[in-house]
Amino acid sequence: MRGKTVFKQTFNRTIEFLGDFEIRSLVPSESILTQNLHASRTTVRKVLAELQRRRILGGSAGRRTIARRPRPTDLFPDNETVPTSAQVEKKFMEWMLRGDRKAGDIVNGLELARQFGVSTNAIREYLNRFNRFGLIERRPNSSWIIRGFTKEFALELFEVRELFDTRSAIAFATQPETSTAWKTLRKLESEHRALLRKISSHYQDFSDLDERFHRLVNNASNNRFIVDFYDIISLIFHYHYQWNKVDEKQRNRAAILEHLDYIEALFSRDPKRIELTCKAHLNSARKTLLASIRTTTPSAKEKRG
Amino acid sequence: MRGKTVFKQTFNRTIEFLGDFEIRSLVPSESILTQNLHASRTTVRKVLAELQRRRILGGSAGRRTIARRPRPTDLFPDNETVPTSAQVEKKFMEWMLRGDRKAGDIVNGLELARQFGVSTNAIREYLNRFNRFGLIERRPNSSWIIRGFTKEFALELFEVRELFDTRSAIAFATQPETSTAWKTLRKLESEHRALLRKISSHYQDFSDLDERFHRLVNNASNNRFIVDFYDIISLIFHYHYQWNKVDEKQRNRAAILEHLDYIEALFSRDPKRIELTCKAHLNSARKTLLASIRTTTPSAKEKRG
DNA sequence: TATTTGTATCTTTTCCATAAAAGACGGATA
DNA sequence: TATCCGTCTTTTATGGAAAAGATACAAATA
Repeated sequence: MRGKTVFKQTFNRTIEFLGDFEIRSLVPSESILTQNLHASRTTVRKVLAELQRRRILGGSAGRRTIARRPRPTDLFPDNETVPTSAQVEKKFMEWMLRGDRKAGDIVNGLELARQFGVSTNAIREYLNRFNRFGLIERRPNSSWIIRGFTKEFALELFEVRELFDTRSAIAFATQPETSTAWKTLRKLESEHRALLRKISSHYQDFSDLDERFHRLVNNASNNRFIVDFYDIISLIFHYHYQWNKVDEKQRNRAAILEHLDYIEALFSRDPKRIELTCKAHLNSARKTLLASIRTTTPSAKEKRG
Repeated sequence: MRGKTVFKQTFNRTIEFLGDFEIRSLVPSESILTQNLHASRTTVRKVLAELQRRRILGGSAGRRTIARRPRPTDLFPDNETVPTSAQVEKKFMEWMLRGDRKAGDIVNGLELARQFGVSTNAIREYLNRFNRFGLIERRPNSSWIIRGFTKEFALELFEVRELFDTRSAIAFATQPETSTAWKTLRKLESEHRALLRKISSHYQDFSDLDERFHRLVNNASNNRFIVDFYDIISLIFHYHYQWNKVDEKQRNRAAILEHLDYIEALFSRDPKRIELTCKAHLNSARKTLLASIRTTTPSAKEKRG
């Protein structure tokens, strides 16, 4: 049976949403709430019922009002709002990247299920989706096999990334002046400058900015395969860098400067310059990733069928 | 519970395999059979037991002999040897490409399950895997939505294909003289010439040759993302062309000639020439695909969240 | 010692059941 | 007329179960 993570998450979001309202003020209609909370009306109604039960809301039906300000303890704890599938991703990536898995190792779905406290179905589904990331390989009627987070993986990843990013960047430059992408780029540029000023304390904010910048450029390709490919990069960076903090501040500072060059090149619309700055940035990104992979010898199990 | 498609398929394969043996001759050991039949020993043993039960094999344990020649009726019918997952793919692709699905249409997993005679889980799993093909889109906690087999899809597909193929082709040319790929290419070349001679009656053999040729080139990239991407092209071509037979003979003839130019360019190892012939071929492939897509107006349901 | 077979255990595949969540419909309200 | 709410139906997410099949180990054979 299904968990109630959606309910709990929506409940928390509703409380946050209602934080902007005065005590005694009228609660918006169910359909308005539905739109704002990204959940179905069914769920919204359950949340409202619960809020009334807890006397956070008063009145009924068309005349619901805010009765009291919710306490922090009214919120459901964060870990109860994460759907199983998301939990599996987190745990699996940790298992995969931190656990020092070697090429040829076998993924035992049953054991993972026990270890993660989820059903085998959840693991199975995740592995199927994770397959596209190129880190595991399926043997039908048998287990999955790990291909390994290796130097080769990183190189292959970046080979494609370079193809896609340069193409997207060129496409970006040919967008009409009126496109909102240019405005967004301006905004990102100033965010970069702002972050540069407070880099010593806020350097961790870079990864979010990095993703937003590259996604913006990639979107200009108007190509679903290019856009989707960034999911792989994003996932790898998200999890892998979480556990490789050496020189992070220094690296991020350098990356911001590269981004600024790159952005300037985009504004210049000069294809040559764009390609140059883009490649320069990707080269150091690749170097960073490679440096964080300790070269491993393939495990003994690496005999394949 | 699990079906016994593996058993039945292995059973049929065993009969075929034993066809090479004389009556009364000794059957190879279980482990030898296991290797030749691509199944586990457990399955092989079950098959042997069944063959004995049917008096096709005689003797026992280490001294099994062939007792009689199997009859065609001993074989399990083909449709019983196809695992559910493969059936779903076939049926889904037919539903998708022939059913004239429009962008914005909703995929109802439950209905598909009923229609295909499989469980909802089977559909769910397939959709998850099919996701990477870029034809559907997931809305969490809700249904999948069809993005449509549209002109845009074909263009995006070919944009990436062109990037990947040209890069692979250049990589192909830089392989050492000793690489077996060159030998395989020679063989493919003569297969092309052979097919060209008997084109009027055997033109349908081209699609297999086409796939083998492009896979060979793509493999030279040594990049799992590039290699995997060909799965998408392959699937689309496999299913879509099955139902678009207009001018097939003429088209295939032209494609063979393009391939031969392309192959010659590869042997020349001249990057410029390779790129030219590769692009020329892809251009007509794209044209063919586009011509087979009738431009559809998006359905009324195409409002997105 | 290296294969082969018998046996026992573990893993994957598949379907089913069910609660949660989404969606559809009609009457009420404003 | 348009939005709102109550009710009912449909669909999805997730765990569970069981058989099919894969793998591991031991005894036997050669």
